[in-house]
Amino acid sequence: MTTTGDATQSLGIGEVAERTGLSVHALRFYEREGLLVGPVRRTSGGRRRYTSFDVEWLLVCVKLRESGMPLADLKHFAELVRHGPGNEAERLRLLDAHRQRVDAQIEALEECRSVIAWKVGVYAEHLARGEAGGLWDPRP
Amino acid sequence: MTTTGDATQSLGIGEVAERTGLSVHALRFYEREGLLVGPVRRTSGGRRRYTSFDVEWLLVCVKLRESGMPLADLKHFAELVRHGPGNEAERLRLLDAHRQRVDAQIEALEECRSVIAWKVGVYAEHLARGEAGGLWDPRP
DNA sequence: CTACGATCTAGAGCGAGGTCTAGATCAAGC
DNA sequence: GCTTGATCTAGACCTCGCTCTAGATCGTAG
Repeated sequence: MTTTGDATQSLGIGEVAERTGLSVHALRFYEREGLLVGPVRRTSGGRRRYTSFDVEWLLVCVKLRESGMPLADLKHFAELVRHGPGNEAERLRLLDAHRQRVDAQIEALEECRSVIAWKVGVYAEHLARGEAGGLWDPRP
Repeated sequence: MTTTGDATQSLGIGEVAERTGLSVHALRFYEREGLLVGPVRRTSGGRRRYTSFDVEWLLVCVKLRESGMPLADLKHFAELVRHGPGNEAERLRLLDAHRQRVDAQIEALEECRSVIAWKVGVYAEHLARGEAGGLWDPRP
């Protein structure tokens, strides 16, 4: 059984993968890309040990990625946090700009949804009455 | 001035690019990939002439893509339409499945949005009171 | 001690979705 | 006829965001 530890303050990469939903590959990749705030601690043997701070950060990263933030922006954000206090205004700007993009995205998706729902309705009705034409047919 | 025609039933690739938001490159690419329902008509000189049917289809494609439908599914849909009547049930299934995915996507985005909005709030408050700690700072 | 699985590094590879280039051709205006 | 700009084809190339491989090492269970 692998140390599926309790509150021991530090997790191995596999455990972090499990709780963030990222693959171990992705975790190493994120680290290489400078997406983490600090360098990850290592055991004497060289294995990564993630703190709960790291995990918290990664969970936010996941949400930001999931909502379409590019890795480059994530990296920028990480850099800001890494350089400590004094740049909160910029962090705020970055996040808020992203929030606005997410809002726009939701709105766009809602429009798509309604277009699709409408087409779904058209087909459903067509099928309900068993063929009636008026649908998309390449030959008019 | 290029024939920014009125109702003449057929548009050149540039005009179609303008009204669909796709690039001319993308239009040719979509065609090659079999994403259009029928073969595009050509002038005697070999230039593409899109019908209003083509444009309508492309506009739907744009919406579907915008909402994350992969090109492969789009191609499948195009094939169904291309093969004419008789498969409406499958078209319906395809669209409806996508609609469900869009719904899920919207829901996910809304959750992201609220996480982000919360963080934005934290930073805003922090800035309003001019430094108070409690924010993300790599060194505890 | 031996196994065996989890992790390590460096770097190659991949799939999606286009974008861009080169070199030729077409079409419209002067 | 000549120039200019849009379009043509085939195919190379690009970015993004991982994923996978190879070959070595760690660490725990038996």
